[in-house]
Amino acid sequence: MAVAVSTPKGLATRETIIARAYALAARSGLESVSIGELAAAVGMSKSGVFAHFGAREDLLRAVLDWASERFLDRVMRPALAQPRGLVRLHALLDHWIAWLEDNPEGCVVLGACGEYDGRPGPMRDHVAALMARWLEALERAVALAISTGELRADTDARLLVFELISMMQGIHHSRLLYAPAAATDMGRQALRHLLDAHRAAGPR
Amino acid sequence: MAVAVSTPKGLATRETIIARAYALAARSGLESVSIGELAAAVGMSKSGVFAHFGAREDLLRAVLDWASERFLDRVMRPALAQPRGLVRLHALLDHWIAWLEDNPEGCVVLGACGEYDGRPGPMRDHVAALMARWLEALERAVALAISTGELRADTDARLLVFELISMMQGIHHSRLLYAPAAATDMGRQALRHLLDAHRAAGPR
Amino acid sequence: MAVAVSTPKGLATRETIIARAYALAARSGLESVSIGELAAAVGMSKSGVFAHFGAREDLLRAVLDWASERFLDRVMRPALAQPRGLVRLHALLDHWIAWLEDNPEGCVVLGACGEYDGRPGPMRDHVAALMARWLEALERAVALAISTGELRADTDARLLVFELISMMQGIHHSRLLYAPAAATDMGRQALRHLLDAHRAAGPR
Amino acid sequence: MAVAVSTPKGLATRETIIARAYALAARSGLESVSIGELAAAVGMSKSGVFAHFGAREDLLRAVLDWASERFLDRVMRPALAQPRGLVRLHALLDHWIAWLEDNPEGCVVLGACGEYDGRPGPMRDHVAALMARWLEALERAVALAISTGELRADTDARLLVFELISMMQGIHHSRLLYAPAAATDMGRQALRHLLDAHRAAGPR
DNA sequence: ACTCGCGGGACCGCCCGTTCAT
DNA sequence: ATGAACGGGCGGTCCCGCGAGT
Repeated sequence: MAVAVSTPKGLATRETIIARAYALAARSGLESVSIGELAAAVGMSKSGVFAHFGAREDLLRAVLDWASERFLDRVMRPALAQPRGLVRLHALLDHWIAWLEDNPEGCVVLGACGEYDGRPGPMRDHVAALMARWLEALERAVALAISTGELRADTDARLLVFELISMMQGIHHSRLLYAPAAATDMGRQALRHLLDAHRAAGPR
Repeated sequence: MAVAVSTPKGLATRETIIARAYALAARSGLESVSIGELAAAVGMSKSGVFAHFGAREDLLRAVLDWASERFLDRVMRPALAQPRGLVRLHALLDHWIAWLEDNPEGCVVLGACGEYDGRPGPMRDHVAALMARWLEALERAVALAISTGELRADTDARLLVFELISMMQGIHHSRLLYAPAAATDMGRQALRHLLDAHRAAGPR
Repeated sequence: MAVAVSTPKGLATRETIIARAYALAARSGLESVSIGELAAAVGMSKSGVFAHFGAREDLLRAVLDWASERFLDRVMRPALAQPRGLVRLHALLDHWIAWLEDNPEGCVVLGACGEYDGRPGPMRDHVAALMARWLEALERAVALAISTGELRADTDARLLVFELISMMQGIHHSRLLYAPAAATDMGRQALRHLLDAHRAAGPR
Repeated sequence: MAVAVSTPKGLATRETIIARAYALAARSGLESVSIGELAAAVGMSKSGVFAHFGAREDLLRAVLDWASERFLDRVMRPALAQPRGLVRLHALLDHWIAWLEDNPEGCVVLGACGEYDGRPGPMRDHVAALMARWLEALERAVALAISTGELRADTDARLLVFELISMMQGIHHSRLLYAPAAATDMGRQALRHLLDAHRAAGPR
């Protein structure tokens, strides 16, 4: 019944399970993670795994949160350590691409977008909430770059964010399906084009 | 056993099944199409449905082909009827966006990209082949627009195609998850930006 | 999905399954009938058994109906062939006791009363409906015996029915728990006492 | 391992658990009491509950004993405080009916009869032993009423007990399934009929 | 002494894709 | 094109035992 999570040992096991589930989800999508297969992968019984979450969906949400936390650590936080403006915006995008390169089998959250976008329910809401945070952060970074005068004042922040995130998704898909080798390079160029197009004139 | 495909009546039934499966796939993804549910949806027995395809994967591939055929009809062919160059390129992109607007629950092929990109196998190959055709067509259109002088000669066609398709995917995701209302409008602006950036200077 | 029931063969299998389930239910109660165990008992696969009913509850209901049908055949109908009045009433009770004797492991419907009486839901409703039919039949027989003048005119039919059915339940329990050997004999005497107590005075 | 039973605190907890289990059993039967649900109901961990009994069956037996003890307190002992003979016999039956009225969800022991009567094993034996004590007490009361001359000397004590207990079971079932409102009233009348039928003629 | 967290193994009802004879 | 049947897998719940904390 109750989801067991107090002992250090329990937490460690939970972590192990989530990490393994993350790996499975990266390969074939969150929905493909079955408790039986996951249990076999971590060398536990199904019920042992199950007891840590109480429901499959809770497990999936935990994987999502775990992935998001990692993303924040590797992409968001380092970028926020940079000075406001274009530098920080570039850092954010660069780290993001590096994140995609570090996860060659795909980003679990980005993948989950595609899995749940047409399936209303708690999972979809969870994914949407995660993505909303990322988009907000991106939008803030753009706004700051406008306020520093590095991007043109007439820049449509929302549109630019849309263009940037679209490019990230394009990179993600391209790495997995069309052109694994060239995807990130093309992505970097494309992102530079987008930012250059909104670059304020001035001393270079 | 043998996949039934000879009688006109048989073909018509097959068509019905595929169309219904397409509708189901649009809602929740190809993988979510189960033979039992599909059979109930078309008012047949499971084995009746099954007999038309011999294997679930064959059914899914048929749905994919059916979707692709519709896409070619609604997007590719009308565009090819336009004069070479920017006009045709614009037509292609415009029809593509219209296609997304006509399929508010999502494009089955684009959705399948996300479902199979990490799962090597026949399905993934099939999806990749379909997308390759679309990308090729797009690339040809870009190349022609360069050769007519409407796009700059130093345009990197492959990169531009990458940017365009990324934008299409961004629109697709955005319509389903982030900003359903504004997605296509932003998409149209973003695509115009991309083409303008490569527009040859000179008289129009 | 669809519950298969058309072919003679299918019907025969269904009958086999229900009969076997009836035997299991007689031993340990309807609730104890599990699909896996039942499948093993009839030598089929779980899914094969399941397909005939679509849901476990539907199987249980079918068993209940099957039991009821047998009861009607063995108890009700033969009694209705007797002339109205005390003769028919006696026939009903005699056949009922014979029914209990023929089902030494217990009557499934009477057992189900105890299983579901405290559990509101479709199963309880079904059981209650079955029992209501039996009680009605009993009440009609009593009323006829009153109208023939064989039972006293001031007889409280409802109360007498309550006494009779209580006795039947007493026999049922007694056979299974307290005094298997003597139960039906005592039951017969008890029932005679009950009817004698309401016997109209008159020529004997 | 060892079943904890020494400390006052332990005994109190055990009591709490049993009382809660009794309540659950009254609603849906002893078999429906699961350790997990029970643990949640008393706000303990499953293993905490489990440790008090060592096995589920031991818990169930304890509940049965607890129920029996309450029955003895509320029905048997008050009746034994009455003078021997018809008065005591009536008291016994009256208190018994009051007991049923006080437990509107059903008597756990009477319910257990139905649950285990067809399932040989320790549980069935336990239930049978409990019921045997009740029947003995009833039989003794009847015998005394015969020896006082209030019941006819030719009364078949065993048969009368059978009739009385059958009526109690009829009341029990009727309250739960057929006629909750009228059951005890009809029961009281039926019991009076039974005793009257064996009443010795003569001055009162 | 008592309670807990954690984990296992068996089984549950249910649904999947598939085969085969009709 | 059907209905019957199958093997395997799903998420979930059960009772139970071990080892540790208090």
